[in-house]
Amino acid sequence: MTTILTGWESIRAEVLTRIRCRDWPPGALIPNEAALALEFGVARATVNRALSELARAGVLERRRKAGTRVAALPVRKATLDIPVIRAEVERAGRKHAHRLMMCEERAVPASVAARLALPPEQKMLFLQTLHLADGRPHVLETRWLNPEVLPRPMPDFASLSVNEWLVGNVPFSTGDISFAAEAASAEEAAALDCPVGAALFVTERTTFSGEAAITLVRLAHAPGYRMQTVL
Amino acid sequence: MTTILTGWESIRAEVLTRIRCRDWPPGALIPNEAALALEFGVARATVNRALSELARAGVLERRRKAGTRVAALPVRKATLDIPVIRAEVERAGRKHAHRLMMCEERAVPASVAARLALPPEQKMLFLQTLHLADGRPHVLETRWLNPEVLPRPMPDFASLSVNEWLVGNVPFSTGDISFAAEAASAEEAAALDCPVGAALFVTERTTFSGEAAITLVRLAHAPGYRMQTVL
DNA sequence: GACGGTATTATGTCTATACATATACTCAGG
DNA sequence: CCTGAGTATATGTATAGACATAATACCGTC
Repeated sequence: MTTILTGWESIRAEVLTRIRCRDWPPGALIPNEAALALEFGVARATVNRALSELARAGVLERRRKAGTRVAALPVRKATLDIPVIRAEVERAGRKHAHRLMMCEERAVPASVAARLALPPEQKMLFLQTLHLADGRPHVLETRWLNPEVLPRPMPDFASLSVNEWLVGNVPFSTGDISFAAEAASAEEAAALDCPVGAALFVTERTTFSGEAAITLVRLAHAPGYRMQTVL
Repeated sequence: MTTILTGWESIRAEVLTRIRCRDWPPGALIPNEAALALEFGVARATVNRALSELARAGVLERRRKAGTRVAALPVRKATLDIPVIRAEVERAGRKHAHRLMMCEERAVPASVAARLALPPEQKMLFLQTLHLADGRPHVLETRWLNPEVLPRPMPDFASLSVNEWLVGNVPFSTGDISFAAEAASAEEAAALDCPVGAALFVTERTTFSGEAAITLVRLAHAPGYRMQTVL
């Protein structure tokens, strides 16, 4: 049974099939690129593309000279989109609005300073924004902004969302993101119109421009929020 | 100032720099591959590799004939690892154990049947497993397994974790995963040794082998759990 | 047997060229 | 003005060939 294999996606599919049906069981070494290229009748570069793709997905493990083997413990990798809130809301066909609830300079708490690698008594801009979807509370955004790295003039954040201004005006290089479930504080409950202690989906992001901390933001999603992606 | 540009990673870095410093502002059309290849003195394929990477990362948007433009609203993409629980616990330097609390055949609730595209009165294997880290409750795993697609003999799930048996013995093709925050039910609270109503980080996965549903699993993490990744 | 240098080998990348494919644009005909 | 066919163009993919790089395997020396 010889299927016509043309294109790296077919190769990827065929390799995946062989893995799934235990032709090549977990941990096993598979033939090298040259051999597969010969078998499938394609160039080695094409096989390389397919196998690299599978390695990136966590299905294969590749090492120079050692060859390619099927991942023993398949650490599945899921990619999730971190959209701008406005875009996310509007893509769901709902109307987005936001309300700036607070904007002032403050000394940062120690925990925040530590995560941003800043001196303890650093002053930062503290902003709190409530995002609405169809007029109902959707996300409470709590943000610390490092004023020293920001270009002037700064806009009026009451009309332009902080995040959207940032992505358009401040270069950034790295950062990290984390997800957790937390009980709603009194303040959050009031803003999001939910009971105190309700389970909130919380994401926290830090972003840096090189060494300089730009911002730490905490998004508390109203109850019912769900983050989803395909595997 | 002409930097030596060799290798697609350098090209990617240079393009990123130009975007970050607003040489190519958000939404702007950038030169086409041929032009960039000429400018950088590399083959078009090399430029293609670099730009494709950036497109995959969500920094660029590319369309045939229309060209390549800087993403206006940069939908950041984060890739997260979905490890096997045992591996995750052990990587944190803790001791993993699991306790099978229930294993029986049951008719599935309508909601489960719907998500797995199965007939409503389908019978499935229902398993509940408590994962422990250093002897303390870590994750409560609630799983529906489609017995029709499983190879026999099935092992004793009291000693071998369901998930680890599955990844090693059942081919699978697609699936999806979702994350949410939910309040602990009485049952979950008892198992995880936390108050009823505590905020739990919950992940739900469905997996399919072609058209056939394999399993739906719900992981309720003990309070304090945090999922993290770099951007 | 332990150690260090060298050969071998599989993957990683680059190049030049060619063709495929999607799609924006143009232009003729209604 | 609108529509549909055709064309031009930027990206997507494939190819053969070459060299780079990492890491194992081997071998000779001590």
